Amino acid sequence: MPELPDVEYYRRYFNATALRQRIAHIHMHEPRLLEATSPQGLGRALKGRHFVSTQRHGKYLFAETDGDNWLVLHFGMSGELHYTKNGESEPEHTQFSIEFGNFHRLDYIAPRKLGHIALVKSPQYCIEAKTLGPDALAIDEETFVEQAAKRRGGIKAWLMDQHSLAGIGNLYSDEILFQCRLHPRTAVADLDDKDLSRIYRTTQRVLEKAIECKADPAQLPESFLLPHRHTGGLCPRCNGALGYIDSAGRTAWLCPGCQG
DNA sequence: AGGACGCCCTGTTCGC
DNA sequence: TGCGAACAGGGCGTCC
Repeated sequence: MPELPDVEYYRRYFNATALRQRIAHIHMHEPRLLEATSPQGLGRALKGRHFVSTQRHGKYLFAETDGDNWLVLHFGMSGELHYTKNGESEPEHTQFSIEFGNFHRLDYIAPRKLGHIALVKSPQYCIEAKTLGPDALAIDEETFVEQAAKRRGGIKAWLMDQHSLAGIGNLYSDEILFQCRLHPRTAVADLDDKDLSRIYRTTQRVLEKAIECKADPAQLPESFLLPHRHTGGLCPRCNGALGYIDSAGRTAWLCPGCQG
């Protein structure tokens, strides 16, 4: 699931549940998810501390503690957060759990175990270490156009490249390209400034709407691609059958009629 | 550089 | 119906 809108939703969920509580214990069931630290190291950094703020960059969520470091959460292909009240059983596939002084817990759930958990001195440190590009929602139009000028390949690969633009994955790149009526393999170099301006504005609108809909494709407007992005789905614009191709190593859904 | 691939994981869906 | 193969919304390393 987790692309930028999902992670932004998790960030707000984190704020609403975990902020300002005393961290009593941590439970790490899958130490392989840790980057550059151990369960003991994580425990030393978090135990007795409080989360005081959060940030998001692309698909990464950062939670600041009052101990001069930040917890980094990345959700891979299947991660999510769940606030589990005292007495409720732990959700299936919980890999990491933060228990607070009131015995409620924030559970990190990841059936496919493809996410990562780390500690860093600052979000900026992590962004630089992973050479992430500008956040897809925070970027201004001028920088967006500058990023495009550096690219020679296809547009879907560009939108999904976290080093160029952070936050957009397979689903939302499909949505943006559908709304722009562009084929996923359109060469970025063939786009003019007017095209790029339109893509920029569509990207902002799509991401904002997705966040508003809690990143649930089923809640998106009927005019969007995502609610119809499945076998047998019809284009909400021309009513033709949607199809898919392989592009940038993923399954790219599109309307063959509307997107050339 | 960018695209194609394999791999990391495991639950679900597909096809014979 | 049953079972193995293919696939799923991410990201990294390698090769061409």
